[in-house]
Amino acid sequence: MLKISKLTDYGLLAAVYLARHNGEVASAREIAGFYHLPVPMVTKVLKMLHQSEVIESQRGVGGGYSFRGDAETVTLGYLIEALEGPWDLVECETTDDQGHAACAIRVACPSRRFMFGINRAVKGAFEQVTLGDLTRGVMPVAQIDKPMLSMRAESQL
Amino acid sequence: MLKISKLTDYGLLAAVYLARHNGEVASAREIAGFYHLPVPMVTKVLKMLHQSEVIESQRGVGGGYSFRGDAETVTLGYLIEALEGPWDLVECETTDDQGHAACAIRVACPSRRFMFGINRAVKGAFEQVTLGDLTRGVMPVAQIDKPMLSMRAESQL
DNA sequence: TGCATACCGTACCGGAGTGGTACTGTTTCG
DNA sequence: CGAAACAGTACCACTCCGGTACGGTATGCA
Repeated sequence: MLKISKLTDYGLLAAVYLARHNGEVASAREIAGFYHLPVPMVTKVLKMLHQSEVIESQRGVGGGYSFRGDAETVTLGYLIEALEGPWDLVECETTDDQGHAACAIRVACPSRRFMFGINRAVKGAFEQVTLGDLTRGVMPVAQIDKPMLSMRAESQL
Repeated sequence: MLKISKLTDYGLLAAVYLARHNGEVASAREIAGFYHLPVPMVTKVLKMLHQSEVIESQRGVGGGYSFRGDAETVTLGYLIEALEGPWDLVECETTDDQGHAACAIRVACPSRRFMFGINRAVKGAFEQVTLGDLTRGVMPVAQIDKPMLSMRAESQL
């Protein structure tokens, strides 16, 4: 199942809504109503976005959530990470809480090299789209630089 | 859960193995042994790849699967489509067997525009990597062309 | 000082998909 | 005929997703 969860989907929608109404306070009910989504779902993702310090929360009567800042500095990658949690396209690179690799044959695994590349390609694509792009309704088109082969993959990301 | 299934993972490995031994016949047992994977799993993905006409099968004693052809003409996107089935990053664009959209509020949905863009970006990235790249262990890096905004999204893919 | 509003946290449940196993054909070669 | 290997199907434990429910806490207002 290669797709983002609905929760993440809702989260992106909510982020776009708040970014479009920059500075204004909107309740979960208002956002849920606008997109015709269940309110409890929207409150969940709004809480997540708040915990990741993407948006601000204001409790009590007249409260709600608000986005303040520059939408261009928030990447899609960061949003997905906040909503989906740490993720990898393949388990090769995933580590548990002790930092141990999830894949037992990791070191000897013949696939790790190109899997790593794919993983990084997708993550890289997400890093190049900002919340501002989403707000404006940009249609990005991915392109891949092939020349970078056999580079030392272990170094970053 | 933004990741490819293990079955797809295995399938890519098997495809790479066969592409590296271009023309040679290899049994499921042999491939499974090489990657230390359960044999029944490998047979499953090999069958799928055969049904998608990526590889050839040969039954009976001494039989197995083989890849014959140009690895550069087989895209990663095609492989994933063969292994994962038709997929979309978001349900916006998914349709059932009658061709009806899975998303009820599709037409009025404010998110469809940029979701479509993300969807296409990821698929586009996969289309630009070939089986040959995987075989050589290429590490592709994705890049997104932003200028192409607000283009008519409905037209293709 | 209540009370309504709205965020916060947690727990729970049905359904779907994943990962894996088992078993029974069917084809081919020696 | 029998072993090797593909083909097809059924099954199951497990996890996660999508959604609901409920109680708690903070805030503003009458």
